[in-house]
Amino acid sequence: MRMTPQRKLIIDILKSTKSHPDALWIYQNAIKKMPRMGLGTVYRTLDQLERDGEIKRIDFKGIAHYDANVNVHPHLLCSKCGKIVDISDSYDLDIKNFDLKGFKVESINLDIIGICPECQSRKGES
Amino acid sequence: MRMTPQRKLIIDILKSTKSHPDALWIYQNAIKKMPRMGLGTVYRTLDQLERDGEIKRIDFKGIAHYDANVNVHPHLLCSKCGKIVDISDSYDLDIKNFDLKGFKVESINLDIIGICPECQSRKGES
DNA sequence: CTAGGTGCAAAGGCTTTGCTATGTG
DNA sequence: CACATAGCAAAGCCTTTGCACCTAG
Repeated sequence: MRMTPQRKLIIDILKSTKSHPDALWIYQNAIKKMPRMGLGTVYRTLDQLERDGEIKRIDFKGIAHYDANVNVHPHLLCSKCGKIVDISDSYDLDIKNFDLKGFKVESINLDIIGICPECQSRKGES
Repeated sequence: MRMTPQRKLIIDILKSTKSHPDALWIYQNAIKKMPRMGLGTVYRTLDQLERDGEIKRIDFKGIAHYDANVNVHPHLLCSKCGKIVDISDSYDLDIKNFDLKGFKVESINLDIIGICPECQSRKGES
């Protein structure tokens, strides 16, 4: 895979944030630097990066989010607003205790789903 | 929420399988018993059941899968074919060691993503 | 009667894909 | 010149939603 300016920009954007953005957010930030970039390019590039193991994909509420931190590390996910927050930068899960049933492991997601403080306090709003 | 025949059937179908099916699979099985049931009803019912904490939703590769086992238990997910397999029926993750940042926890997903034995052996196919 | 649930179909939203153009070696 | 990639827009696919009808209490 060739390292194009588009690809470099997308990686840079992803590494510069801890917000676990989706493709649209990445696209909107990318076009600030490269106004002609297409959304399809963003999707294609994110796919390739994920297949290469350079980034991690987090599926939540039907939307794909991406994370430049490929270490195993737990996330907090808000079931109301969809926000994703890191708990720590890494977590040592001892995978050797599991029966992996012949799977060749690529990555591990430890996701704690709940309601974030902000959504708890605006619970009663219409 | 009223316990309608549709709702009962969907719960029964989900409890009778370990395949972590998606809405379409549940629908296709449901219409064997109730041919006039609509796909919208399946989606609505699954949503309600999940909000009530009676079932668990697993987002993977852009598709929502459902699991009648609401215990914390790890899954193996195949990144090629999308298959979801249980590792065990329960797993005791000590959540107290985490900084939950004020989140009110609803559920926990421990997903190990990899390539299943079947997809490994058909690696080279076109 | 009246609230909530269902069936049906249309609409919605995220993602993928086909095609042409472009850039690099 | 060959080939991977980008830009653009259309298509695809899963999911949600509006509306009229129905059923239990």
